[in-house]
Amino acid sequence: MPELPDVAVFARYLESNALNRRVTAVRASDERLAGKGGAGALAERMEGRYLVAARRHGKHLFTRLDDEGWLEWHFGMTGHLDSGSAADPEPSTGHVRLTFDDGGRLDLFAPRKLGHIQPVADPDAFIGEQGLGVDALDPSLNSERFAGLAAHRRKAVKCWLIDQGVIAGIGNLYSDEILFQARLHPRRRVSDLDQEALEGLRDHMDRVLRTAIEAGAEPAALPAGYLLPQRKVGASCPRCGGPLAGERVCGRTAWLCPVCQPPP
DNA sequence: TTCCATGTTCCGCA
DNA sequence: TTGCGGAACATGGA
Repeated sequence: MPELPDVAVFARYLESNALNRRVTAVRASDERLAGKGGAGALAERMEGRYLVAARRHGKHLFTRLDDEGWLEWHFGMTGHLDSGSAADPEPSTGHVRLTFDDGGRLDLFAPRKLGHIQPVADPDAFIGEQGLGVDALDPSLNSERFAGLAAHRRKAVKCWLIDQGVIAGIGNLYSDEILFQARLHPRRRVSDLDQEALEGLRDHMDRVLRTAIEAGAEPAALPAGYLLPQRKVGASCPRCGGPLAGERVCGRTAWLCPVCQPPP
């Protein structure tokens, strides 16, 4: 479930399992997983190089190579990282395997083939070209800046939260959690939220994302009172005990408590 | 068998 | 300009 917390955990995992190891081979099971340049270009770019640093912006992970170039990683809907021995059998499909000269390996495993690793010149340039908004955990995203992003926006608050061009990192699942904690119905219009509601939304966004990272982005490890583990038919609200509802909002299923999050 | 699913991107329509 | 809905991408699970 790669949203910001998941990618933050991946970044940490990559730092522990791939930094400062020499890449000797790169193999992509599917051409599209190697981004626009294709598998050949990716392998040529990486082989013989070391990954020396990792950073994250929204749902994107960036790794710096020892020759100053960068790679951009994206995990699609189901992608994740898996480290092990170069002798491990490769998954049948949907992966990119980096092999290291010490006999280890790191797989980007994306069984639905959505996601990629691709060379980029510079993360900030990439972020600009993609039109990504400020990272949801960027320290500069204080309540003033948050209110500025919300100004004159009339779309539903859930759709606004998951718009990567406004704030980068929040997807369908964590937007549900943030809105539940903030007691806002996903269909509330951003322009209808007063200053207090916006400040509460920003605070809950920050707290939910940080809490999820601490929990290793495992829904089961989230504190009591979180919606995410209950996100299914027949579940009850962890706050009031009433039945949760699934509603179609901005083309996705939004889970919410109709009592705690009264509709507009 | 059909529908749905965490991701992004494109298109057409108001 | 902004927002929305739908389709597409690929695959697996309920």
